[in-house]
Amino acid sequence: MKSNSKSVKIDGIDKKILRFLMADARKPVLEIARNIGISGAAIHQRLRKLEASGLLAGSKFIINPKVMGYTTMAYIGIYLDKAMSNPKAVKLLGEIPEVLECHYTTGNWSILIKVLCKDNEHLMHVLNKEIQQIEGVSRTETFISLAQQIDRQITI
Amino acid sequence: MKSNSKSVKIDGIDKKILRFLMADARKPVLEIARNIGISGAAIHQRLRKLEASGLLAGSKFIINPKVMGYTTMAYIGIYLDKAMSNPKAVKLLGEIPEVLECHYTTGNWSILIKVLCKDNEHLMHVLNKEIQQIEGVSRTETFISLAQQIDRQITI
DNA sequence: GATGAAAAAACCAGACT
DNA sequence: AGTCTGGTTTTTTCATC
Repeated sequence: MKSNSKSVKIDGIDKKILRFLMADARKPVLEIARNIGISGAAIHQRLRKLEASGLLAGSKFIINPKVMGYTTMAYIGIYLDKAMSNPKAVKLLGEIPEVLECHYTTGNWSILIKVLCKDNEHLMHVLNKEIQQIEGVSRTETFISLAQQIDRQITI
Repeated sequence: MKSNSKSVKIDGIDKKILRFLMADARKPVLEIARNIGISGAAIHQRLRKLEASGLLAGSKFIINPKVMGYTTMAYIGIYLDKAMSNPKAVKLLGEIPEVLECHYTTGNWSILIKVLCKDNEHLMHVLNKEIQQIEGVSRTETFISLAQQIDRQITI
């Protein structure tokens, strides 16, 4: 799976196929074929080509965290001491399962992370007993997401 | 598809099934069956149950934005005038395809969004010609993600 | 891209424990 | 309840045009 092939050519049919599969990864190829009006084999070949180009980065089942009791999402900006290297901090953050995203950002913070917790108490625990305990983390700023109102991939 | 059924019971087999499908939504049920050691029909039934419980929020093909030329990701904190309502702002932000996430957050900003652009010039355009043009947006703070080092769902 | 055939998987109904 | 065993339908996959 290559990942940096520049200028992958995508025509209108490819876009239609991808739009179907981005919405539902398990949609049968033949069903898409009937919708678009070409054969299933053609779609199959296009998918092989798109996969080889590195455009397709896999597929995922999406689970609803709320049903599992995870209702508190937050972004946390982290200030690191000069002595603390970014890769080491990322490694340690990666060991905290509540950390879903980690970005090395410009601006005030060294790192911006997204965490998902069951409730505010859980979030407090993750902040005080997990993140703040990491050596090199000097300060944090927390922004709780009261509602996630948009969540999507890029439009193709 | 219910979405708020509290206390959905998940046993070890359910977890194994979900872990397979969260990593690859198109993995054949029979293949999972062989891995776990139960019949395909049993897995099929469990998936129906999990779907009915609202835990399964669908599946998605993941495309690699880099291959499409989108290499600049950023978080933007937005300050809204008192006169601007959150829902209206969200509606207008939703019309900007580069906006992938939108959170209503506690803290300094009214809204925190994630945007994905082709390059810095594109990001500048989205900031100045799209977001800043929205009536009620008084100020923004931008944090460019130099590298996304973790990206995952909650662990089950 | 399309077609047709073989292999695999999904799906369903009834029996089992 | 939850799971299994067949049997049918559908989909995937491959070779060929």
